[in-house]
Amino acid sequence: MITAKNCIIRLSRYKNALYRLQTLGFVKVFSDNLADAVGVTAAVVRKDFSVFGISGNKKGGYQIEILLEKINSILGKDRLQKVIVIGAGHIGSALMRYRGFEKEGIKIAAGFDIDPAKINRYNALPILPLEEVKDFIKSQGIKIAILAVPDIAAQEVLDLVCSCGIKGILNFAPLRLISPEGCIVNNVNLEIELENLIYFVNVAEKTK
Amino acid sequence: MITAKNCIIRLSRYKNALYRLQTLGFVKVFSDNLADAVGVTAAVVRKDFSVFGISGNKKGGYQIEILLEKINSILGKDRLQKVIVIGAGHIGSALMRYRGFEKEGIKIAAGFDIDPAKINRYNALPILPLEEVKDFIKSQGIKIAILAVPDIAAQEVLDLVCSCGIKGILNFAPLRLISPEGCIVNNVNLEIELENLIYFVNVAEKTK
DNA sequence: ATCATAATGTTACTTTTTTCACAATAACAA
DNA sequence: TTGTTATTGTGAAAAAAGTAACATTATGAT
Repeated sequence: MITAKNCIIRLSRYKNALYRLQTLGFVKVFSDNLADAVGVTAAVVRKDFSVFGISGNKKGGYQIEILLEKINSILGKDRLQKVIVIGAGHIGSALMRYRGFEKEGIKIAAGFDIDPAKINRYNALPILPLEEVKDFIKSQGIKIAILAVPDIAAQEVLDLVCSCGIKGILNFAPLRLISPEGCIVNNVNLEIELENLIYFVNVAEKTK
Repeated sequence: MITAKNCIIRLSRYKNALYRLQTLGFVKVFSDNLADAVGVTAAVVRKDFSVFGISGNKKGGYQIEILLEKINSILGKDRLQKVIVIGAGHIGSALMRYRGFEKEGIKIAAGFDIDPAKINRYNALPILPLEEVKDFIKSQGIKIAILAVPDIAAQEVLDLVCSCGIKGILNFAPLRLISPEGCIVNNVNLEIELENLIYFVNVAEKTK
């Protein structure tokens, strides 16, 4: 199914909102509740659902449980997703320790680094030398890698892991990487996020 | 000036690309070089520039140095931006140690946490108790805060810092926060970034 | 059984963003 | 000086995203 990136991001947000509503004891939800929860209009919610053939009831809205099942299935969350982290520096280590992923069914299977001092083979979350990444990816069937290496090394590491079968990369290095056909790169650029915020705060100050 | 968020993000990317080109010894640049570097078309580059009244030379392209000056001025990078980090957990600590910000003229002035064990008042980058955040924001004139606190505390901390004069928040908690008029929130949601990547990798697998 | 109501699902409309195309023009060569 | 070329700057066209409106229909009340 061919779909806009924004639409999928909203799907994730709906999912998160639905879990919160479920925790609060709700069983069903209306498009405008969800709209409020994620900050869009009700029409967008219904349209997004219609794109994926998700339907509700003319008066009763949507059953949260069924909705979550469908969204989770679309997002591939009906099975555990194993990822690896390359780079055990500040950001990489923080990501490896971050608990937010596992409650989303995302398991960090291992970390990798070139610095021998960072290797820790017998940890619950092992940190392995980068030379072993190929075998690991192959044997564990890993498709997704998080790249948290210095800028200068990013492209090289991307080429390496793509040649080992990685299909998707979440890149934290603040530069645009060139990926081979068949490998998707999503960027998280913290500097740019901050710059953007600074810009809009400044604009707001000036127009005040 | 009223402008789309995407346009500002591209401006940041142009800037980064320009610095790289400058390092490589280039003095001038054409719209299609920049377009390649950030992954858009040349027309977008020229249009973005025209929005901000940035002009080049028919035939000669753009002088990188002048271009950088203008972009930096638009992005507010002609002066040091001081920010604070709230939450000294895994992500917060990693951000405080991250060197990427300072080379962008962004200085983390202090970290804050409620856990007394995390306080370290005499460090180069002090970590202070959250009670002191108000005085700090006021006395240092801080406008931007990075929020790296547990989900459950995020809204409360946002309300607190906004009441102290914070105008912009970069939020790492994976939920939508409600901010008062006059305070902008940008979200960095790592789970959603990964989910998104997983979705598109799965789609690519299926359609293969 | 019938009616009123409330929410969906979809179609048509509007706005925004992107792409395309090309006139204008600065630089350089002959 | 004249002509050629390369690149900008922009206006029009196309595509995408978002909004609004409303016909449809399930639900519950009378």
